[in-house]
Amino acid sequence: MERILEADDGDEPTPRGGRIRARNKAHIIAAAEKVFAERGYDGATTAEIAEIAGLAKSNVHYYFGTKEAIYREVIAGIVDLWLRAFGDITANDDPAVAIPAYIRQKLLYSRKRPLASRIFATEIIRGAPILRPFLELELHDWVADKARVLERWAADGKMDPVAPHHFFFLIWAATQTYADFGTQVAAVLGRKRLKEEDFETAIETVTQIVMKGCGIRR
Amino acid sequence: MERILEADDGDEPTPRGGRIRARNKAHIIAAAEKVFAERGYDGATTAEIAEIAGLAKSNVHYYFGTKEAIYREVIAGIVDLWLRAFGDITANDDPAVAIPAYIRQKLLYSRKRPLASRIFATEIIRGAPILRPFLELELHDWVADKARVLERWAADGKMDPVAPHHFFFLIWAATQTYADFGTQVAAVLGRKRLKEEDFETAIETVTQIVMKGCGIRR
DNA sequence: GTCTATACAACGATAGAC
DNA sequence: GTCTATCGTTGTATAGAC
Repeated sequence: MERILEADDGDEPTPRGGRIRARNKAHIIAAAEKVFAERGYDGATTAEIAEIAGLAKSNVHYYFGTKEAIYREVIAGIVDLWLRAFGDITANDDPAVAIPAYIRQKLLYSRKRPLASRIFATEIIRGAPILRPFLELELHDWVADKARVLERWAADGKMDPVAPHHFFFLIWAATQTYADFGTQVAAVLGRKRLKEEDFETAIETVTQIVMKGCGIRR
Repeated sequence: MERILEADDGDEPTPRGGRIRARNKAHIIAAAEKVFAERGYDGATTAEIAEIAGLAKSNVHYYFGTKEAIYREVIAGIVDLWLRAFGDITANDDPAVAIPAYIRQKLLYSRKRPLASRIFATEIIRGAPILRPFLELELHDWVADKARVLERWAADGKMDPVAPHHFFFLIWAATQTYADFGTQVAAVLGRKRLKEEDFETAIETVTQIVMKGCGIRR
């Protein structure tokens, strides 16, 4: 994973410690997450990142070299989130427990880390130039594995037979929309910003429709 | 609608006919749809739009003035698509017919006009600076109206009581993901590009889960 | 090791040529 | 009416100062 996502560090000997360095890099990454989420990769500028981070523009280039290097580091952090949200769904689990837990976890990430979700979204929309290897390898294999779990559950009568890949596409879409399209959701609900209770209603609604829709008895 | 979306034309007297004009503007809009979809608003350049349109960069500015004017025209066309995909869902309709038709129509747009869907997505992700009035007025009211339809259906025992707004968020997300996240879907399915049959499976799966999940008997 | 002055390419936009 | 030469600004990145 890291091999795929991180830019080639070449032969950098020491990981370069230093308190100032660590703090500045952290500020830059945090600022970059904001800017990349709002402007996309091409639209983001190192000047805006630097301003939010409270540094001079050239200073940002000192720590990261290129804009792409910043982006890759942000993306790497986001993939970590994804992998963690995957949880561990196995054939031994009860779908009546595992699926609601998965939906809840994904939706809570939409609440806690909407910027990360939006950067992931724009990366996919622009054709996933950075994330393509992740999608074709790790994610492809993960879904292939979980597809077997769903087929097992269906064979055991624990759920209806459902096209397993599309089952996950639906859950991902229905949960991430509360981060990526949060603006639209809020506008339609007549709110300025989404509240805690909106996410609770979302969890309930998505869980209810998916569970009953797939014939999983709770 | 048009009042909201179109830039203020001021007091332009004649709509300026001309075959060359019409053809060039059409080329520019088509090219812009591609570039905005891939790069986002900020990342798109008039140079790239011009190159794809087969015109000089300055020529693009001659016809549209500003980059934002091009964007607004592209967005206006996309909103038309949305409004058309809405169809007319009324309390008199049978949900067993109206809902599957709506899902199918939304998914077919993802197949036919993926670029439009992606531009809509990035516009929302960046905070909907252009589309905000549309979201807060037309779309808000449309959903409020359809919410009453769903409550009517539930009261008549034609479907389960479901949080109506979130019902639409789920359908929008689950159908648009095949355009916006087409790259991810294809990668996970192990395909280079999505085929006709992938969309058919998607329609079946989404329809099946939503219908049964909401207790609508077909 | 940290930060800034500066280079130079590409940006959106327009004044003026055809 | 249509198109192009050119402008001022801002983009990423680096060479060199602290």
